[in-house]
Amino acid sequence: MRMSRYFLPVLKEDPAEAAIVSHRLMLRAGMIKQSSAGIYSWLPMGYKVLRKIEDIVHEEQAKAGHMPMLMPTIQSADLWRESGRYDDYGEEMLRIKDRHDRDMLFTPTAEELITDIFRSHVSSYKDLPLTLYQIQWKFRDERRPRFGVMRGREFYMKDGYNFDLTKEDALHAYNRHLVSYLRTYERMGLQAIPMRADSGPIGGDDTHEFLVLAETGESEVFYDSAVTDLTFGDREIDFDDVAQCQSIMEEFTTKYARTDETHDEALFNEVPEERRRTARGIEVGQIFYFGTKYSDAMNAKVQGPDGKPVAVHMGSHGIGVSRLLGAIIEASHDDKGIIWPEGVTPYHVGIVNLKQGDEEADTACESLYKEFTAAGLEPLYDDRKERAGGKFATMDLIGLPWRITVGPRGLKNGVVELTSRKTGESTEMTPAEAVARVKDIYAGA
RNA sequence: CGGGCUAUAGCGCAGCUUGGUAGCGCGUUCGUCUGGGGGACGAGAGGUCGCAGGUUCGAAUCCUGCUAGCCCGACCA
Repeated sequence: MRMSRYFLPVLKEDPAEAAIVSHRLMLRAGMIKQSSAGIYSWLPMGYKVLRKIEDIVHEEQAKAGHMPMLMPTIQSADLWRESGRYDDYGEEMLRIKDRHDRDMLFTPTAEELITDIFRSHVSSYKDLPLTLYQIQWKFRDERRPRFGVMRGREFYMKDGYNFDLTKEDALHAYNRHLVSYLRTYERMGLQAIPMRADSGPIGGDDTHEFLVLAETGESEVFYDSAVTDLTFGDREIDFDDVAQCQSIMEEFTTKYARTDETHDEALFNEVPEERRRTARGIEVGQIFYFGTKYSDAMNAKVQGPDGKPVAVHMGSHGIGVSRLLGAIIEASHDDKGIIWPEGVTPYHVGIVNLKQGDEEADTACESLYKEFTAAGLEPLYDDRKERAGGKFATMDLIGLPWRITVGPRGLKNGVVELTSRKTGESTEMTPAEAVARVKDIYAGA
């Protein structure tokens, strides 16, 4: 992408409406524009990152054997009456009427609809296990939306649902999700710690929330510092291997890590004092096992091996895709702007031409641009007729992890500069070396 | 939903107390000079002062009502 052609309305000053850093930076970096309270338009730069995050979620879901699909945002109230949640959900559910005066709603989650689809088409235990998911817009009419996309009313969420014959099978599905989520967040450059949580209106006994530690987090969290030493890494996973998923689940959930909802002071005090931590966290996902709550209420049964009907065991799992943008920025920024982790960066590398119009500089930039594109990477080339300072400030603000600076001074010696956004370190090298270096960095990611 | 605050140009703000027909910085357009961390000079464009009503010869300014947004608390991907 050439910046001269890009729609990137960056702001030099902080908008008054934004109180926390991720919101401020998303507005300043031209990623989002508020449309009304808790509802945002996603401008090209924001949309680009949103899709990157979405892609990672899809890829990791596919690895775990889960099937993507898409359900409508507007649903009939009837199904929700069947589960009893039409009354339980309260003011957070946006209720609307169609022209025939029928009660409709904007989906806050989709257990009812997926259960209805399931019961219409699945009747044998032989079709189990089954896990379906979607990434779709949700609406919850929050009393007080705030913090930009971190707590919007409209938000983009991955929501998945598993159907299993027995509790044991459903708990494997639970573990499988926990494992796949660990890798999903890690790929985004985040450490998201699974913490024992409270189930809320979805119901059920077993549930973990994934929290990213950040000062601006809405939840208070208590944990054993040993959990932050755990990393998922590149390990090979067989998602059908019950024992493997179980052991990874135990590895990541045995040490004390709870939100204030489930915090147990006595248990916490068993953690060695030097490892006890109290912090704040941003919830970026949650997994549930809720047994037959919905299958009983909505008569979702399959025939078991003995020919008798059995209510299926279910669980649901969510990742707050749009919230993740805020969470990642909260966890990765400095006073100049965003610092995107390589896994989610909107563009892989920025090219700054210090003297637009200088024949040599222009040619060098064009050739870098072509080489990156040919290598399957996406460069963002600042080809505007701006001064160096302005170009650097913009690059720092939007936070691409790597920047190549091209100017007449360096080209005289045959070199350009490769700069890390994170460390600020610059290294001079030939353009060919810079291309190889950047290709190398992303080949590993 | 309780408490507090705000609404004037794309963004950040002043003007309101004491009514006289709107201003500053940034951004933006054009020109000249500049050119390795938001440069200088000159010339422009851009506003039904959130909406509705009232007081007044006259309202951004005073009064009433409404709407929207933000912050703090109780609730949530």
